[in-house]
Amino acid sequence: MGTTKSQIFTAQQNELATILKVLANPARIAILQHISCQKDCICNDIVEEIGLAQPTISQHLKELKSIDLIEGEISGKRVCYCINQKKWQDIGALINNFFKTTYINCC
Amino acid sequence: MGTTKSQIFTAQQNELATILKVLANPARIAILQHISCQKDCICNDIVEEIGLAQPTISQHLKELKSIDLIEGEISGKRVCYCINQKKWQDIGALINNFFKTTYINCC
DNA sequence: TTTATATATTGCAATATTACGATAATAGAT
DNA sequence: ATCTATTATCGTAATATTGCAATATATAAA
Repeated sequence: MGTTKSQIFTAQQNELATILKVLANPARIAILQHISCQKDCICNDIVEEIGLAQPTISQHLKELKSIDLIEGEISGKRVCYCINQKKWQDIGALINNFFKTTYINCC
Repeated sequence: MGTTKSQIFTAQQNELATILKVLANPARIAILQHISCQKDCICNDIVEEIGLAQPTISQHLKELKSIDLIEGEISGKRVCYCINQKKWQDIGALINNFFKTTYINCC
């Protein structure tokens, strides 16, 4: 117990849940919003902006990277993070489609 | 620790995260999809359809109700669940707006 | 080479989530 | 009133998530 029973659901249901789980955290939402409005999206800036410890931010960035929502480009001793725009649009469309199709089928 | 530091985020960020957290589970996604394509959305039907124990389904329904995404109408000894269409649209628009505005701000 | 700076990883504590058996609550059927 | 069916709640076990201190890694600067 404690684990989600993924086996009994479809690949689509599991995939959507995984993506939503990554998004379902205010720190990660704040990180995405901050990255999106910065020219230079340096990790350390994020730490100062958000107000969580550096290891915590690093972990959140890792989770966002796990679904390819952001990309980190190494420049010297720094890492510049930015949003993967194609993936961003794909995920937006996937979620939007879920809302539209589920709504259409309503009784 | 273990708790999200909600205090350091905006009300909007926390609200969006809360909504996404409710959606971020394959069982709840499956429940919503099942409810949306049924005329009679009886709790017991959901239990049989999804394949999780009745208390587990009941708990998931409670979480979906916590953000008013579904409503339960008592009819005799049964409860007929259906999607709150206004809330469904509102939440869909909220998430869509997050994707659109964040994308617009991209560097 | 040593030092300072930036980021990632590890390990751990606290809390949250998922799932279910047992049981309570409620309403219809006998 | 008793039995049965349906749903909700309680209690608990297992696992996941959040957050951070300590530490490792890597690059630039002195």
